[in-house]
Amino acid sequence: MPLIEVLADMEMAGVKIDLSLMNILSEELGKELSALVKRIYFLAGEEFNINSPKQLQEILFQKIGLRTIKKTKTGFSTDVDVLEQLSLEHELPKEILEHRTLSKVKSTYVDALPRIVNHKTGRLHTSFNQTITATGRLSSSEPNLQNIPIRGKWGQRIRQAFTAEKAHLLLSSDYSQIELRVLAHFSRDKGLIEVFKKDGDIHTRTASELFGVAPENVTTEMRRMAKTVNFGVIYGISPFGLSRQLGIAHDEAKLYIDTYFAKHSGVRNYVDKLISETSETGYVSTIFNRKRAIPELLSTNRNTRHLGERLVINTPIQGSAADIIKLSMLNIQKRLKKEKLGTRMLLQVHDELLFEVPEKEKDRAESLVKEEMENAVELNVPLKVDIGIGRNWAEAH
DNA sequence: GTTCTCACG
DNA sequence: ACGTACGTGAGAACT
Ligand SMILES: [Mg+2]
Repeated sequence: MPLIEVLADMEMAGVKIDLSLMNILSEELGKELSALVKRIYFLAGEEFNINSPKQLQEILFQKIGLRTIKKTKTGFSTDVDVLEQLSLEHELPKEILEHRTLSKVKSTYVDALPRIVNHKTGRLHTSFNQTITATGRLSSSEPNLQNIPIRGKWGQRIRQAFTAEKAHLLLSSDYSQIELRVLAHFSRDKGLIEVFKKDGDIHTRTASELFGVAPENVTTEMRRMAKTVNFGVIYGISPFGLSRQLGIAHDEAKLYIDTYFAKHSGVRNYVDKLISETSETGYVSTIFNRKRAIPELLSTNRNTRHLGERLVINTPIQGSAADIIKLSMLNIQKRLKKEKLGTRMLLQVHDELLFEVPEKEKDRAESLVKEEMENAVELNVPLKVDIGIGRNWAEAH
């Protein structure tokens, strides 16, 4: 069965939005924003368009005289990293950051989504695109429902507005660490396989290795840094990138990376071999044989070549995770139909599926979804799926 | 139409 | 000596 049939059903089903909650959020955001605007004008000593990076640059770097941190093509960056650093020296950047967060949430989600709720269905219908990404992931557009906020107070409140139909619940199921499990599978690394077979905490385990302490003595801060290292491995890590990400010295970052690869020689060998093979073949493959050409690897430009190496590392991992969740979607849809359930698949967010479930079907749907996702494919480590159920998307997480 | 920024995995 | 984390889509400002 082609995936497009599943995607068509999902698009037609749509997801219910609580418009009155969205209205309340819009008003609250409006009030908070006007208060912020006043404080910003006072701190800047003049009125200007806060949403204009060009005007903001003049205020920060010329009028106030704060130091520039990084360049863009056309001037000096005012992105979140820059404003966070400048916050240590002046009050204004902190207020700008808050303003950015709130205006993003208001314009992109709280005000935009209600405008495109379908009049016939009363629901929001996205398009899932199959032929956009380079890795085999889906994308979602008009509206994009794969980047709905989740972090922070406003993220939670927006997800509360994604609700279930009367007498229904939302069920969210997401793969736990699927990309690192795929890496464990491809690399056959002993340490990675061991921790996933024991269902251990991968970031705590990595922290224990990097900092040379027992797992029970890993601090929150050590675990946070190890999590960044684990992400770095999936993206094709470099000392420069890791040092920037963690805000630590280049040498310290290099030490973590060297330690990681010393403890995970399986990953080291896998990555080295894959890069050299790809230099010969010109492409990488996912677990179900999706291919991506990597011409960047043969570039005469060193930066482009390094980009090629990162793509060689990342694409089979990200692409295989995409293959796996797609197969699980097909299997779930077949069973829902065959077993005549009223549960409907609504959204896919890369490692998560969202369903609308008749209240009475809750337990059956949960076990069906968990079973199909965890058994979509047999890797040399288990796949693990977490499930949450609630009246809205925030509660289901 | 391009640039910058920022939301998500 | 060089300079970046991988994959997306959308809003606002500006040209
Ligand atoms: Mg997850």
